Amino acid sequence: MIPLEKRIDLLKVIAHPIRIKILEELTQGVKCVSDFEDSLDISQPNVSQHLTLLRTNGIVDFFVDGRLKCYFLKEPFIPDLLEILKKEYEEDIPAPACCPVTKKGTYPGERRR
Amino acid sequence: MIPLEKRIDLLKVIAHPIRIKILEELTQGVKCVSDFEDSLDISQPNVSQHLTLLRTNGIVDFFVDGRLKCYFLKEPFIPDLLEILKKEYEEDIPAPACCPVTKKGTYPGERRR
DNA sequence: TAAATACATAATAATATTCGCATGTGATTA
DNA sequence: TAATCACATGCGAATATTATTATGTATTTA
Repeated sequence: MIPLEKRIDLLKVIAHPIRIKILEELTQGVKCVSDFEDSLDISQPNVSQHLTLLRTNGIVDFFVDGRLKCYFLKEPFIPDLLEILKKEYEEDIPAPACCPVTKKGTYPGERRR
Repeated sequence: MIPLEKRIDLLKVIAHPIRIKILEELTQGVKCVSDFEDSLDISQPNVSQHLTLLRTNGIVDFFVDGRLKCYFLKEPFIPDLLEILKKEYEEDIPAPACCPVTKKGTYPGERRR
């Protein structure tokens, strides 16, 4: 059993526009740091910082190829997450009809709002 | 089309242990604030703050019942997210065999790490 | 109507995140 | 071997997040 806490930490790391973009690009295949520099339009140190954060959290890894570092997706949770991030939902969850038992258990049986 | 940016904002709001716990409890049914006080073991103002954050982001809503506020899940994205958060994965994504074309397109065809 | 209950808000302090800039390192090339 | 390329790291400033304490508001009860 993977502890839920660990997954929540991953979620926190992932929940950033730039890092989501990085992960989406990595689902398309391996990329090196300077590839991201081009596609993300942020500074090289910033790319490096995001990649380092993803790597230290076990989300991506890389292999070295000459002076390039080739990053790839490692964490199997990512593709599933990216998929539901883009999923369309038609409607909100319907509001409960009325008044389940809560703390007091003394609900009058009439919804007032 | 729901903008991805919006979903990422949601992700950021959700990525907190207490708020995940709140959402998990809400998948079980409606709860009022003091129910959370009992189950979460944090102060009442803190419960209120987390719930307010979830509400202002359209993730939950409530109806008023006397002096109780009955919170319920609203955002349909949540159950899917909670489900994959708890999903078990056996292995990492296999590392790519070698050397796709990146910026330089001059890969020597040999993986060095 | 005074007190109690259920919850929200404001203000603050501690901590974390994020990005910029400067600099450093290792590999390749001229 | 000096210069260049690809990338990482250190540091600092701005901003965001989080939880605590104190206080406020609306509803119900005594």
